[in-house]
Amino acid sequence: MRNYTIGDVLARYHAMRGYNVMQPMGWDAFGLPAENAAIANNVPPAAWTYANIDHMRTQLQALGLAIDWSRELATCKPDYYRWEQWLFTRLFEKGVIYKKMATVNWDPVDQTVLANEQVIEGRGWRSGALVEKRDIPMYFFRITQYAEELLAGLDNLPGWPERVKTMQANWIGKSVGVRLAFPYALDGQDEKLWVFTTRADTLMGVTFVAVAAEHPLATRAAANHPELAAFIAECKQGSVAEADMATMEKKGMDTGLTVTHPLTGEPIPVWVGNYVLMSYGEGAVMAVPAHDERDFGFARKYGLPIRQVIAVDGETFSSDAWQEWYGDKARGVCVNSGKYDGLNHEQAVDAIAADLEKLGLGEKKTQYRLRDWGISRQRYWGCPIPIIHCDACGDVPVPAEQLPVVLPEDVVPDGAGNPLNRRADFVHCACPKCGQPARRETDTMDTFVESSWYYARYACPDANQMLDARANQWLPVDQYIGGIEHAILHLLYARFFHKLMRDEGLVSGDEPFANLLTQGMVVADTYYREDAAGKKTWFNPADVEVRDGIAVLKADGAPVIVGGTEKMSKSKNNGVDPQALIEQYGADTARLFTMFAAPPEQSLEWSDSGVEGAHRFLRKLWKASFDHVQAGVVAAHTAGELDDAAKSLRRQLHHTIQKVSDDIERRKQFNTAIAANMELMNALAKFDGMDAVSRSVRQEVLEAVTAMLAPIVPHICEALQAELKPGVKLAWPTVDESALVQDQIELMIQVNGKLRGQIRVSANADKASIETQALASEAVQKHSEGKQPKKVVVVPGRLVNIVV
RNA sequence: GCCCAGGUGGCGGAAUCGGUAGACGCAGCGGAUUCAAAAUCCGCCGCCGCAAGGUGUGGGGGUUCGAGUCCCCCCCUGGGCACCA
Repeated sequence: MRNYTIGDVLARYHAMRGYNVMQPMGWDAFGLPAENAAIANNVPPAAWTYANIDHMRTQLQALGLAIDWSRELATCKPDYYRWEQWLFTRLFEKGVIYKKMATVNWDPVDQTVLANEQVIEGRGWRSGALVEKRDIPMYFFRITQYAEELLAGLDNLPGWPERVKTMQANWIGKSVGVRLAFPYALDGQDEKLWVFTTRADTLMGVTFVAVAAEHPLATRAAANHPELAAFIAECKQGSVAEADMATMEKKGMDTGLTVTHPLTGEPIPVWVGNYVLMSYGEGAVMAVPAHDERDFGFARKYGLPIRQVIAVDGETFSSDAWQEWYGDKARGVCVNSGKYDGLNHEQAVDAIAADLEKLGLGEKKTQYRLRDWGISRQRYWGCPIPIIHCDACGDVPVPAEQLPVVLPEDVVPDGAGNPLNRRADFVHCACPKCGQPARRETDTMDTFVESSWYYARYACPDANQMLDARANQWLPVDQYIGGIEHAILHLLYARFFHKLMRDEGLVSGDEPFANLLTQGMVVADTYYREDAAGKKTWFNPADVEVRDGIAVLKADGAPVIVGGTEKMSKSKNNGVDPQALIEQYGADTARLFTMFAAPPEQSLEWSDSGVEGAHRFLRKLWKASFDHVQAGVVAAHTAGELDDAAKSLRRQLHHTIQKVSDDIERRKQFNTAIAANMELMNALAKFDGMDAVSRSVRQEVLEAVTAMLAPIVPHICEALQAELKPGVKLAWPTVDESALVQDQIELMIQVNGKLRGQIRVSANADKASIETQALASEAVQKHSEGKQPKKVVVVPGRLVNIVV
């Protein structure tokens, strides 16, 4: 509700300013929540999803959002996802999409792949079984091919928040380093173990290398080493989530094999490490315990040698405890490194890379942390991947004329594997190439694919192709609004997809979203109960009551566990339905309250205390206008003599117009815009003149407030406008610069930085006369204790600080 | 663990470029109105203090005439970590 209201306020504001605004709405309809609901309630995800969409549409309409419903789309409809399938086949033929093995969470009891969210403390959410890592074939988008463009493109997005750009840049993670090899011989064959490092300057300090459990070298070593085989099996337990990998205890085991140091020729032991990922880079890392904190801990734990090869002036190395400077690239110089001694980081990397290159054992390389985007999901409720597997022809993309591959909607998943595999009518088909019986791919696409291009489809929802010329007329999106939780994945994928579509000739721009507003999360408390098997049932905050610090379920009065404050989600059942609020107070109060509670970018802990205040303000606005209109509508003030009170009210009015315009347009901060209008209304309430001039100023104020609040509370403002200015459309008010002029201003007086009083000076007084007036003021006389001023700081329009 | 934010009264928050900390609102307190209540209106409202004044923006240090705002260190909360979306 919050993000849609934000969008609607901006849309209405810009419409008032004369722009042609398109505000569309669509439903990101595929995905896990629908499958979870299906499992819980035994209804097909399709039926559940359509019912949900109807419910949400009703709510959005109740909020009075100015949405162009003729452009509505749902990503689970074949007329939407067929174009996604069409593009998939094009990209597959182009090689932008390819197939490789990838590691997933496997639940051995339910025989199904689990989402990271479904792995709780290393166990499957339904079965409770220990989760294993398993390698399966998946389709990947080559997003890494666009890594450099995605990174560089951030510089062309002035309308994006800095923090989002920083997060994306870090995620892409460009680093320049050296790819180098440790040669070894195995079964009489000469092989090379490749690693990537940004610290080639520490190469002489390598005391071991660590490989992933799945690394061929590990597999080979385990063949006649049962203990190692057992360790490798242990490494394959647990989830694939990076957070789990990074926080788990680092463990390793010696393989007994060695590789050769590329420069010294020394034998280097090979270890298997549970923290080394096969799918990351080369699946192997060189370890320099003296200068890498993680390697240091690992070496201490297993008694591996620690060899200092970097020194910093004035610091003493000790292998007893890690010190920050051990990893310092900026100050360190090489020691114990033979011919490289004395070189700094950059020089040493260059020299070592050059030597490795001569040996054919390494070269400088730019690497990205970003990995290719795996989009295969072993789930039913998603867009079918348009591939047919033929024994003779291999993976064959479905020809355009056979699209869409329609997902049957009458399926109820049960949590054990993808039910599509059991749908013979879906699986069996003929190979488009040779006509022989073949099998349809049953994996579906990551739902991020649907959400990567819907914004473009809004421009041409009825086009009989993916996008037509209208997309280029509208794009890029002027104002995109999304939760900060999308800062990396969704927004990076959408940027990537836009470039894919550009390279297919579908759009002409490089970037999809010109201005981005990342709305803060709406968070609420979570409550749950746990059954004997450890399964959690989550309760909605509306059904929970907190008494004397103990949370109890209203229904049965028995306690529930407080799960902390988290973003509203279906899985934690802590969403708040705005329906009740709208029913009790009306859409305008609900909108005003939501916009007044916090600035859009900030997260908001939901609570409806304060909603009364929003409602009260609207009643006051209504009453003030009604009283004024009762006494007769007049023309708004334009010119003529005003007394001080009227002058001051007009100054506040035009100051408010200035502020509110800036708040909405530039700062996108509505709570302060609302507050400024409240202040103005408070001032108007104290302004009681009933003469013709006073009434014309009152008319001017009421007209302006009505217009300024119209984007936020459109219904009441339209009704008020009809009374105040019948037959005239609401228009954004303009600032009368002459009303802002002041002859006298107040300056604060500080003595030694402490506020001691104020003086009134003429608005155009020069620094010298201000200083004289300040020194003569009572405040300074009293607080300077007769001492001579050492320094006088005059900040024009603000304050005077006297240092004694 | 890593990356990104945030932390200001009893509460939501304001302070936009280093210049009056606490705008606006909620809650509370006092008063008016009322037979009474609701609603409405007026006033008070960071903390200590009778006052003068002191003190105060997560904690510690620093820069500056002046720091909520800038710098360094630490603590806590939230978001993300590639299969929630």
